Amino acid sequence: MQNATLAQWFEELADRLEIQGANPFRVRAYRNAARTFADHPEPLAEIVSAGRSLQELPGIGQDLADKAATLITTGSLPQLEELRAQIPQGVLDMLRIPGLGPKKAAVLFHELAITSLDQLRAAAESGAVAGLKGFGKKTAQAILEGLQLAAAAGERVYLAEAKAVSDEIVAGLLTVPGVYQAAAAGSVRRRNETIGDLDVLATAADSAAAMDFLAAHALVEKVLARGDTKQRVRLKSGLELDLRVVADASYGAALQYFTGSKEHNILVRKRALERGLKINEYGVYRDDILVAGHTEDDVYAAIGLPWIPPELREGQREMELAETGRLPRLIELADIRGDLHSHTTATDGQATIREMIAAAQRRGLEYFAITDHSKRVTMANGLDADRLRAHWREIEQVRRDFSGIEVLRGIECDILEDATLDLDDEVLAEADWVVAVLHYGLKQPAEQVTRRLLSAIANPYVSVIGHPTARIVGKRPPVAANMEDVLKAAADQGVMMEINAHPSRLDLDDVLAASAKTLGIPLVISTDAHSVNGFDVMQYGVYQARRAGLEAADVANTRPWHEFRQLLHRRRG
DNA sequence: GCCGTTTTCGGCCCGACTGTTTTCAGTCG
Repeated sequence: MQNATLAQWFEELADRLEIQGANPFRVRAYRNAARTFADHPEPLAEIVSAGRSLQELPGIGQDLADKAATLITTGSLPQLEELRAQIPQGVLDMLRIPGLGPKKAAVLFHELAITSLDQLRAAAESGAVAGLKGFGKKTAQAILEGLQLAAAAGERVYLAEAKAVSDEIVAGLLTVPGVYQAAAAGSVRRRNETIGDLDVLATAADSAAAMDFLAAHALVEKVLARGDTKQRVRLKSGLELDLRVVADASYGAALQYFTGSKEHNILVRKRALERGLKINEYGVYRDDILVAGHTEDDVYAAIGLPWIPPELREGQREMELAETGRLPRLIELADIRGDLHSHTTATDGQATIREMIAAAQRRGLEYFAITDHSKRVTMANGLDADRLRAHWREIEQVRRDFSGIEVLRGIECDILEDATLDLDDEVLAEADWVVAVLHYGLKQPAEQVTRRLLSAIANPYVSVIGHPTARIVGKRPPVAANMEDVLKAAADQGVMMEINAHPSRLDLDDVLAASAKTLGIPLVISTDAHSVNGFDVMQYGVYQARRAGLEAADVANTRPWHEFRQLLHRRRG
């Protein structure tokens, strides 16, 4: 069983317990457990089968460890079955409607016996909802609107899309007279893979001007709520955005607070309490006297910590790392010197060899690999041995016209369903750089798909495994492979692992990339560019690497060409 | 349900906004 599956069950337990009116701190223990399980790099099933206790994980006590073990070994849990019998799925569905939480959902279920969203709509239209205690006409109206939006609501967008929108609004706010500072916060600033809503912070003498600007913005459809310091709007794209406006002296405290994550903030504030301090979005206080808050540096310094990069603020290990002075110096876009995964018109790319090399050079890359598809990918006009060799000859020809950039003759070679490679070793041996990838047979059982990856890693000509789990963020799950075995093999064989920078891939993800780092596997961040603009996405690969806690030294393509070349030769012997 | 350099019991981060309320509960982040 995947850790993610176990995490989902614990989320479900938490949702159902909450509707049942359980102690909120008990519910939080279940939610914390879900996060801990989802983010744990080692397969929990293996821990259990090895006879170890899950109590070794933070926030997991005897009770939750037993429940998790039962779920892992039997696939069910009496408590969960009981909760499922008591609370229909339709009641859980209500939680997705903005404004409906566990308390109101429980009232609708118990007072009106509503067990589906269709029944909820009918009850809202008939006036039954508005007549309930604690409800009213506006609530009923909000429910009807929420049902309308149900399809779009809860849908997350890729970071790249969310960041573009939030950057545009921030830039606009900075032109408003009276606005001092503005910045994106929330999950956009933490560079999460997907974004549920946008958070923007501004400082101003008077919040009204900033809020008026946002209300009138071309991207905004509707103002959902507005107070003195906080405004919530729905964008035409369906995304919602929170704008928070505070005094300039509170900028650091507000940015810290508004960046989150919630779990990180809980740890920060708990630490403040232990030191007799109180932190809120306006500042750090001792006995109601403001002692810090102008910058984020000040806020962290007040609780005895160095500034923590937003990408690490997930309430996991960052506090411990900060406390012991072991925070990584995270990789930056400027550290990248090479790009090792790209396509041309020879297969499904949109630019010629010459155009791609020129574009790579304009980006300041020192080295660059052209890795068109192998023949199995017929849709993309994949290359067989003859066409590939002709393609490489053309690359040799064209690259003579460029200086100051090394161009590698590469191939993105499919790992076939039967665990063989799509091209013979004889051909692969002639390549400068071989990216081995899974494109087909992604639903194979764990055993077979693991065997495929292991056999590719064992091939002496394979340089790197590209987008190793083949997942598409939010659309296609990762392959079922035992990634722990795969990473161990890669470490043994000196095969690199890719972080594919495309916003829909970002694979390896942060958890697996962190495991790879621990094992000493060199990572490669590549764009998979299919056009001259395809290089733009490198930034997102770097963000993912930062979330994994990677430093420049952990990423092979930050090295100068002469060092990178040595890495290649080491593999080839 | 978890946890402990004041605690094995009694805490558990903190505040804004809305709607339905005569002082606050629920939701959200």
